[in-house]
Amino acid sequence: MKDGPDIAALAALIGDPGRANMMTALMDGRALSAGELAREGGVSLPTASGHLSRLVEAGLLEVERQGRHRYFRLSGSDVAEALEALMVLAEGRGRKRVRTGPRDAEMRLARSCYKHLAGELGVRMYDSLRAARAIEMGPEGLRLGDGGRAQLSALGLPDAVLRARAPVCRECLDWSERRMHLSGPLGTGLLALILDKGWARRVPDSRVIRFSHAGRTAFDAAFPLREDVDVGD
Amino acid sequence: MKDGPDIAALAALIGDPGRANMMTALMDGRALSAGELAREGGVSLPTASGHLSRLVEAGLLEVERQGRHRYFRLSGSDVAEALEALMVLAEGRGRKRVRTGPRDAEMRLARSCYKHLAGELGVRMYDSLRAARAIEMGPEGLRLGDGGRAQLSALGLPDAVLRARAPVCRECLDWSERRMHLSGPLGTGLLALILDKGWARRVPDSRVIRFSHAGRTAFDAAFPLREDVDVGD
DNA sequence: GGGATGTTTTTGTCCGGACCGAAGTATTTC
DNA sequence: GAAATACTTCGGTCCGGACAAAAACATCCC
Repeated sequence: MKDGPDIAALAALIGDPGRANMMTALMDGRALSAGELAREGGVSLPTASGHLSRLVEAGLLEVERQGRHRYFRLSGSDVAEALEALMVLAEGRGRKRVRTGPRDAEMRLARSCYKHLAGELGVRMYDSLRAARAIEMGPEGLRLGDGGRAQLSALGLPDAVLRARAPVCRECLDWSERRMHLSGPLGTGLLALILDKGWARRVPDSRVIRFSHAGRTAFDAAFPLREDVDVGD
Repeated sequence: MKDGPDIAALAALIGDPGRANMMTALMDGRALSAGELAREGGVSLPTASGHLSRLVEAGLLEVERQGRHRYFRLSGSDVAEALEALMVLAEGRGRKRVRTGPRDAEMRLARSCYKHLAGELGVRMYDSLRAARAIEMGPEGLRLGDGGRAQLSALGLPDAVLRARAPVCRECLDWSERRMHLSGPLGTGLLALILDKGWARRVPDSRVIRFSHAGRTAFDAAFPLREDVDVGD
């Protein structure tokens, strides 16, 4: 009966609301201190400290001391991906969360997903790049297309990102849209670009990416959606 | 802080060893009765019954009455996919399970994964089909290639499978190989074919697919691995 | 009908672990 | 050095939920 990896211990670890909230807060890929995570998790500092120890012990988080702070981050993108997989399932099957405030709508529009852009705008950016053939599906997965490198370079993306070894772009399933969006180094670079250009900024204590009015206009211009092109839905 | 779908309730549900074992047992896509699942989960019948009620309530399982039996199955492939995602993570991060018997080796070689073949042989079959261009990566994802339909039809695959609407093949991440293997209707059809031809059979109370000696030879002949072709690893 | 089989409900026990306050440790600042 | 900040460890409470035995319920077989 006991076949395969031990899924239960892992799921039980994620199954505590405090821990789940903390890990969700870390899904933007940044590192947070124990105190910040205690607030995110809605628990006292001692409780959070215990939780964090267990998560580090299990290899889900990594910790880095900096003076009197201890900064925690997800130990890899695979952790974020597993959390996203659970979100996809919870979104479809779970009881609807009662509290569906304005935050929720903003989350669905644009949020960070482990360093890249997710939500409606994330999916739209992906579709636009696909439609423009800036990225294409190759035999080894997603890759930069013919005009892609030039187009993205013109947009201001550092050459280092465009020339990175290993697959420069990957797909990531979006829980709110149930569609793929752009992940990988290219996705990371594009979100950084959007923030650098001032089109949008991170909302504190949240994964929400809030666009300014001008920023949204610029975004829509940079990543237009051409309905007449087969995007591969 | 409470952003996104409620991941914790879902993970807590999977986080009980009894429930996790039961759901793992259902990952071969078949339906099992409450009594069988009680054995799989290693709990008494009343306990299992309670667990199963909660899983149905949460929408993770579906139940079907047949006389005095109640048959449970995963409510969809997305449930299996989320479980696989957890397995991938647990395999990499989790404490190694102490009990690594011969079963484990068999599991890694060949097992069912929600109706299709997984493990080393599953990945090999996928690679072989890719190398032979029987299936290719298109803009809309995986699809049957030029010679694929004829080749697979000759192998004995029913035309119904080959002509099914919607994407006939999909990819599924393999927790033991950390590679993609074939999923979707085509994957389902091929596993059924392998069992029908008598190349292999299911090991009771397990996801293991055990090949006979002759069956393995036939499998290797049907899905050869040509090293000289770029498979897209 | 009556007995056998399969499943659920009820009941009560019991253990793990989540929790916080208070005290203790490490580090920086003054 | 003393005080402030960041975090961990300790101690003790408490609640949820996992569990099985027994009994109730449902269905099939004869």
